[in-house]
Amino acid sequence: MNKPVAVDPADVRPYHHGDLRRALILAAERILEREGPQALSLRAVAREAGVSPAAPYHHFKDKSDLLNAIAEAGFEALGEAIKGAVAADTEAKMHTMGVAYVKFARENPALYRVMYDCSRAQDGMPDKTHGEGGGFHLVEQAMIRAGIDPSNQVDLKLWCISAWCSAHGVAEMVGFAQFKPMIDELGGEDRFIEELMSRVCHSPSSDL
Amino acid sequence: MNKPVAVDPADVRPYHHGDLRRALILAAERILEREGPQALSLRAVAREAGVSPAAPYHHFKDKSDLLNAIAEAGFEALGEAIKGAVAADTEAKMHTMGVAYVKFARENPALYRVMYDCSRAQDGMPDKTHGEGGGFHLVEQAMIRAGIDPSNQVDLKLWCISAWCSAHGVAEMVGFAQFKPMIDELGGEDRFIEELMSRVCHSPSSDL
DNA sequence: TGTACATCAGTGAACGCGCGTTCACTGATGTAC
DNA sequence: TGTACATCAGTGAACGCGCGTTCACTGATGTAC
Repeated sequence: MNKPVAVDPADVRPYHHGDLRRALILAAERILEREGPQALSLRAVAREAGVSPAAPYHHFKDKSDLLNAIAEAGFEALGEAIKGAVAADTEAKMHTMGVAYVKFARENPALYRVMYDCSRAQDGMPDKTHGEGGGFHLVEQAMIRAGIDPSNQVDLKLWCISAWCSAHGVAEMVGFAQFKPMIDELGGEDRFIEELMSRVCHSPSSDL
Repeated sequence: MNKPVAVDPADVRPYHHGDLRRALILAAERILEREGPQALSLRAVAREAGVSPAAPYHHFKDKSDLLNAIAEAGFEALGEAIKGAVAADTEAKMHTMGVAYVKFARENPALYRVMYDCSRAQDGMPDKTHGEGGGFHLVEQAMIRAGIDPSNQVDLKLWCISAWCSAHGVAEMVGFAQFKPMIDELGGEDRFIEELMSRVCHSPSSDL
């Protein structure tokens, strides 16, 4: 596409950034991790990326456009996390995927919050989540493997949605401070998540 | 000069309000219903209650104190909704309570959001939720009725928490626009909720 | 009973703040000839 | 190859806005004597 420049990119940030769009999303993720969702203003993101408050407008229509991009990147990462967990589990059970889902949410709580808020504000999760390699697709496969009849599409989808809902609920509530005693008793949050998921993951005929 | 002889108390709001604290909470609920959570500023609440922006400070330490009061009122209403559903169901099944939970959240989406946000920001839900007549207590009873051994307190609690998480997840996701086709196919949101809850509500030994 | 006075619960103006967004601009880059 | 020029992607100052909170104040109320 373009000839490589003779300037060491690590030395000088040129006037033209190169990939400010990506840099802004990464900056946003840093802010989320460091300060939480309520600190995520467009100005803060520009600041974090070392750029003027007007610069983002060359890459995003407005603030909500930026938020959507952040959310989409989050869903992509979530999908990868689930895929990774599935790859390490020969049986590729729902339980494994659920735990991976919840752990991703727990490791990126502020990002997860933004992802969810965007989904609610719009028409749901990004299409990618439902596409061929998306998380929803993986859930469907696991459900079929667990014995749900794939010829009944509505039933299959309902099982997937209910599982996704349960995982979402666990993801959001695990961090409640009121569960601290229970977590201590169980010996850690990971164990707590396992216990919840094993009660939440099921099909009519079998464990998932 | 003029004694307030012919003053209709319904006509004129006296200088002293009477129960501004309660009025502010009600005003907040109106704003939530009408404009959503992001419109819920302290100033807006005062405005809605017909009072100066400084007035709330005589009843609440600061904004988050007001939000907490709103959330607490919400949890109380949620508890009542669940109790009402249980009263109408002789078997008092988990399923019934779950549906009542989700329907409350769907009928008061913005309030539910504030309730959840406050729970996360603090140490979880208000103590009342866990007390004698609280929602959590009702869940425990239903779980025992469904066959969970109450002598294993940890196990019982885990079942209750996982059910609560699932209900929360369904409550938050049912409104996603991407489920619209599914809802239409099923003939309405109520049916959708029923279908999800029946897949989500279970114990190891029985339906709930 | 009337009155002085402390206390309560409002008012309304003002504060500083960070926000999203716009604007005219300018430096850097790619391309046609 | 050099150059003119259009386009791209930044800058930084400015805008109006609503916010949470504070302040000195005042009207209303309750109480002691």
